[in-house]
This record gives sequence, structure tokens and C-alpha cells, in this order.
Amino acid sequence: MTCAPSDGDGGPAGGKLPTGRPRLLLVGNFGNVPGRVIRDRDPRRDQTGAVGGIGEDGPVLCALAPSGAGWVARALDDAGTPTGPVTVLPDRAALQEFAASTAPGVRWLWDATTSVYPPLLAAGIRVDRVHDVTLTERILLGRESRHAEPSAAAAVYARRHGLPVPDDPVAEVAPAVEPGLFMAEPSAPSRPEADWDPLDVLAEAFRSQAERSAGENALRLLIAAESASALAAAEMGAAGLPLRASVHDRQLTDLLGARPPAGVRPPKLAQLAAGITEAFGYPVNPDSAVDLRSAFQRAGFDISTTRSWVIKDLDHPAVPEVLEYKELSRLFTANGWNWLDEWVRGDRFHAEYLPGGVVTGRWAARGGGGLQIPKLARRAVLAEPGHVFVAADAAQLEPRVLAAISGDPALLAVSADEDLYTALADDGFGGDRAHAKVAMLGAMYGATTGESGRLLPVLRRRYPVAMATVEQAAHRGEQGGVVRSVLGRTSPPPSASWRATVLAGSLPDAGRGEQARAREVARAWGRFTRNFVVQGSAADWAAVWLSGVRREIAAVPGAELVFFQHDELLVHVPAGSADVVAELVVGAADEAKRLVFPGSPVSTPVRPVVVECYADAK
DNA sequence: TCAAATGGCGCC
DNA sequence: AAAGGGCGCCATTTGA
Repeated sequence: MTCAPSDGDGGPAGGKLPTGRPRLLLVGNFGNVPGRVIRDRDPRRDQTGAVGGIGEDGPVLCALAPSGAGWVARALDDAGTPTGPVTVLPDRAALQEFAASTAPGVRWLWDATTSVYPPLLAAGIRVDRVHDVTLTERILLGRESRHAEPSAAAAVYARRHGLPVPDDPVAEVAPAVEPGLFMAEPSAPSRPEADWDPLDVLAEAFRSQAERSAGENALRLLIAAESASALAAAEMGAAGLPLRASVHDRQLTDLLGARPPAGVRPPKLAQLAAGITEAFGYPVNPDSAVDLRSAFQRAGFDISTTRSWVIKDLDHPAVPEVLEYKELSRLFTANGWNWLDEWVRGDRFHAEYLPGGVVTGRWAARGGGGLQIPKLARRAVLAEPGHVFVAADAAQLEPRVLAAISGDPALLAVSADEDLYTALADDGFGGDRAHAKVAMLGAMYGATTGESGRLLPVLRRRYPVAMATVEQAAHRGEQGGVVRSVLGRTSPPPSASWRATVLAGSLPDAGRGEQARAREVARAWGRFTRNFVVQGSAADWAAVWLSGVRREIAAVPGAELVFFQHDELLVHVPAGSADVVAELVVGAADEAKRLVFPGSPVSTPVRPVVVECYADAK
């Protein structure tokens, strides 16, 4: 990588992607001003130094906080020191005017994107960049093996001033008198933070976070990507995923019969339930696992669960109807008419996305199962007139990530192939792709038994470095240690009860039961940490990818991110822009590879497809 | 009677 | 092919 100043933008190779504006979103969340370009061999730092587009006279940071009925804002320099007066923004118009007047590329600073950004979006204000104190604090505290508080900025401020930390359970004092004893309302908890200057709180939290991440480029990249992801998440939640309600309704009616009144099974389910009762000869409620299990047990089958893959092998007349009932009942309850009513408005599905909501760094979603849209419902995810989806996923991301973080030469060689599993199969599994895939998944998830457990020795022989990486991660977990993703997200330490159980098993007088229990919980935590390094690093890559895509498509009129699920995304785009957006998506993936795995020969290919229906994307 | 736990299953 | 990682959601069951 060269260090020429003009080469520092970290953009896709060859500069063939039209940008028309400086790339400035992704990194440099902390203190960078134009002209102060820092260079070394770490391309993440090149990228950090390459932040441009900040107006010479504009603020580096603009802190924004709700205040009373309106907002307050204040410019800060790159050290987090206020450089201007507090601006009071009493109403929406003032906020809009203020936002429009800020320099292009200003980095906003606020407490939590999930609470601050939606009202801005509702007022028609979009921002390019932000430093999200709460998400950053979660990452930093995790690294320091501490827990995050609900309002991070206030907590950081309190600690620095030796004040009680708001909402900190440890600091809460038990009430002297039991509530209700005097028939009085329990007094509202005092909230000293209500009197603090919200902009001071933000500035100080920023300074603390800047200090604590000083010099750690990977961590700063993660913080930048996490903050940018939060913007994308809020925008996606507001925009919604195009979903044609009438199409989904028709599918439901075809499969379940007419929509029933509340509390009643749809016709098809009622019919199947009646058939099941008939097959057993007495009433059996297929919605009740207890009922169903005892029914099969009475019929002579020794089963401990009624999971479909267990049921399907039983030789009993009720089996086909039970299986069909389970499938359709799932559709009815999880993605039926109620779901449509509750989560789809104006032919758009609105979930709330929570970046960093999963300990590994993956997103979580609240509402409507936003990250578990079943294949069938994807048939109703249709682009609007004149539009298409650019759908892209990172093929076999996790094994590629394992190759990158471990540096295993053989696995890296395999990752050069478009279909990693086929290459893997040819490399050691006699061409058997299914076996190769099962083995690799088992290695990353910690399988011990069955087919995938049996195949582990093959992997260990072929890819000793990669296997040692995951096995070491598992070992650390079993010992109660923590592990990190490639950019530095840290796994939580095990709970006190975990430690107690493991300790109990190690004592000289431990019984067999205690020993076995200790072994099992230790192994389970080892499986978690084993997977954490892979899943977490994949999430790091994906966050950087998403951030890049968001930054790039901002220049494409009408293009909007409408879905992101761990390693895949959907951009809803005017048909004429599909090709250019597809190219941007690929470019962002290349950029993510370079930033997250600098110098690694690993390949993390994405293959965008242009579709009108999400179900056709795969 | 209500909240928490469980069983099951969709997604990655 | 088999039951290993991460989630959210629903209906039912359990337990205080």
C-alpha cells in the first residue's frame, strides 16, 4: 500500500467508482483535522488520516442533546473542547435550519442513535457521520470487562466526577422502608443527572472514550463502523422494507384458508388438528408440546421431544399432519395476518434494528422478527414500481473470516475459490461438499459428536492453524477467560454462577455429578467463545461493509438501504441505478476486506444480484 | 393470577 | 446430516 497523500482515501481499487464527493463517513471518529495526515503501514490508520471534507472553518464535532422541549448543540474541536457557544434549538424548524447550516461531513456527537436519530429523521434530517457514545461505551466497557449502563454518556460523566452513576444497580441503595408500608407511593428515584449540562456530559464522555481508545486503530475502526451502522439501522427502521401486504395476504389465504376471527384457528389448521385427534383416537392439542409428546409416548414411541426432525422418523398415522400443522402454525403465529397488521404499514415492513444488540456484535431486531423473515414471506418483498433490489451477501463469510484471523495458509488458499466449500471438498473430503460444509460448521460451532464431530480430524490435519485458533478460543472460554474479535470486541466474562459451578467441580471432594456439571458448563462456554471469535470478526467485517455501502449510495438518488442481516443486505434502488449500486456494494466489500484484514490474502467476495423480489435473490 | 421459564422453530 | 454458536417470537407450562 502506498502512502501518497492522494492515495489515502481507501476507496476501491482503480478509483473506478463514481463518488463525486469525499469519502468521509467511515473512520476518523476521533480527532482528525484536514492536513494532519498520519501514515504508517497499518491501512486502518491510513484511512483514519484520510478523513477529508471537513470544512476548514466548520466544527470537527457537533454535540447534540435533547433539552426540555427542544435541543441544544455545540461545536467541539477534535480534542472534545468546546469551540463555540451553546446553540439552543427550541423547535423543529430551528433544528432543521441548524442541521442545514453545519459543514458537510460534520461528525455529530450524541448519546444514543436509537433515541436521538429517529426524531431527526422524522424532521427530514439525515446525517453523514456520528460518534455514538452509548455504542462506543459498550465496546470499551466490554474490553475493560465491565458492564454498560443504559445511558452511557451520563455514566461516564458521573464516574469522572465521582458522582453516583445513574441507573447503576451497584450504586442503588435499598429503600429504608418497604414501599407500600405507609400506603405512600414509592418516591421517584432522584435523578441528579437531570441537572447536568447535557453538552458537558457529551464532551466529557467523548474525551474519555478518545483517551481509552488512543492509538488503537482497529478499535477506532470498530467504533466508527458501529456508529455508522447505527445510523443505517435507524434509517432502515424508518424507511422500512418494501413488502406488498396484498401479496402476503394472498399467500396466507392460499395456505391457511380465510382469515379467522381473533382467537380462532384458521380453517386449514383446524382441519389438521381434527385429523391429529382422529389419528390418536382422543383429543390431542398439537400446540402443546406436553400433550403431543405424551400422545406419541402412549403410542409406544420413546421420544423426549417433539421437534419435527424427531417426529418425522416415527411410524404413526398422525405424523404427516403433525408436521404440516407445525409448519403452517408457525406461519400463522409468526408471520400471519396479525403480523401483517402490526408491522407492515403502507406496504413497508418496519422493525427496530439494534446494532450491537448481540454480544458478538451482530444486530438484533425488535418487532416482527425483523431478522427472521422466513423464505415464504420473502415472496412478498417486492420492489416498488420503477425500482429493483440490489441484493448482496458475503458468500461463506465465516470460514473466510476464520482463514483471515488464523492466517492458516491452506485455508486461505481455499478461500480464494468462489465456492469455498467446493474447494474445501476437493482439498480433503474427496469432493464431498456436504461433508466439507458440515465439518467446517462443526469446527466453528464446537460440534463434538455426530457426523461433523467425526470429520474434525480431517480438518485438523488439513488446517492445523485454523483449528488451533478456534480450539484456543474454546480453551480460554473453558478457563473463564475472554476472547476478542478481530477489531477488538470482547466476549463477556462468564457469570458468577458459572464460576461457582466450575469451581465446585474442581474441588477435591466434588462428586461425580458436580464434576460432570462443571465439565458441561465449561465446555458450553468454550463453544461460545470458540464461535465468538469467528462470528464476532464476521460481524466486524459486515459492519465496515455496511458503513461503506451506506456512505457510497448516499450519492445515488433514490437508493436506500432497506435490509441488513448479518452478512447480506438489500438496497432498494431506481432500476436505472442498479448496476452502479451493485458495483458500489462490491467496492465496499473490497474496502472492508482491506480495512478489517489488512495485508491478508483472504478473499471475502460478495455477489450482488438485481431482483424485483427478495425471494429470488438466492 | 401473573410473570418467568420452556419448547419449538424461523433466520444467519 | 445432525442437534454445535448467535438471536426473537409465539403458545403453553410452571411456579410463586
